[in-house]
Amino acid sequence: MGSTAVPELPEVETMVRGLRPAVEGLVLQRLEVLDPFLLENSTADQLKTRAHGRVVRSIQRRGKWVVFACDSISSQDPHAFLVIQPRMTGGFRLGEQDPPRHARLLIGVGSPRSREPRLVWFTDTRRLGRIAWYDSAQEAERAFARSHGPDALRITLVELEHALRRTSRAIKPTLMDQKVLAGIGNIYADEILFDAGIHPGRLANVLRTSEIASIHEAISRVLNAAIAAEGSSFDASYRTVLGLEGGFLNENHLYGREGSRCHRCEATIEKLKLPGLLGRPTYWCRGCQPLKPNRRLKKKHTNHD
DNA sequence: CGGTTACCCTGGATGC
DNA sequence: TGCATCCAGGGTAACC
Repeated sequence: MGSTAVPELPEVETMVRGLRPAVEGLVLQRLEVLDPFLLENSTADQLKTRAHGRVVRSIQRRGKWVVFACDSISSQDPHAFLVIQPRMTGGFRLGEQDPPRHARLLIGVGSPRSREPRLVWFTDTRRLGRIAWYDSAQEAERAFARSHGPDALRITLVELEHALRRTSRAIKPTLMDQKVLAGIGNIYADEILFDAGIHPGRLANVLRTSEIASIHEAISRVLNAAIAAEGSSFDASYRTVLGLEGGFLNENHLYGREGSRCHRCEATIEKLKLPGLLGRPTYWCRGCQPLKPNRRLKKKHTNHD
């Protein structure tokens, strides 16, 4: 079935885990911008100059961002950060000498003595990805915080409940709002709400505390299961850094399964369009995710239907 | 300000 | 077979 697969939190985490053993501790010896269109806050020359000779101390995931935390060998210079946002169709490839299709950035890393750097390619079919450079941790942090809330795997129940109480949007677009919590996109939002037994169109601010707790648990359960499976590959657009497919497709209950039988009950998976999602599809199970009226919660009166 | 929508981009699928 | 249109959706900007 030919839809797209998108790097959400589990896919980005898989990328980061794949990059770490190949890149951490090595020196940036080569940096070639193959498509300047993706550069966010620097020119190709600036990026090259700033990055060259830096040591990649660690690779981190922040929401759906891939962050190369760099240092200089002398440690005189402050830390610096190369940030890559895969967005829709971005991904990394290791161990290839020739540029893969849609290669947008080439990162060559090596030990100080090695003459042939190891090549890391960033590919991005649709060119919606972004590449940025920040000269300090504060600068990088500020850029992230401007558009992101707590990480989806770190947010506490109290934080989540607080955020949901103050919006009148449906729960699904709220879970996808990176300012509310970072890392969830269209596919995992559906899986999480299915796992929690909550209809995606329920308004965030009418959910009961027990329902928010179910969602909070489902977030970790679904995302961690997807990470363990190395993400989802619905088609060729997402691969691990070694070009392998993620295995979560086998555990997917909803995406692209419109008209098929639910894995957990007798009902049929349905597809709908929800306001605030610009026509993006939402999948849900009528049996597992009951459609309750969006009545406002009263003080003592609970809204059982 | 909160909520909603247009747009960015490419390529595969679909329609006539 | 060819050409137009639709669709996918993360994120930002502009809108009401």
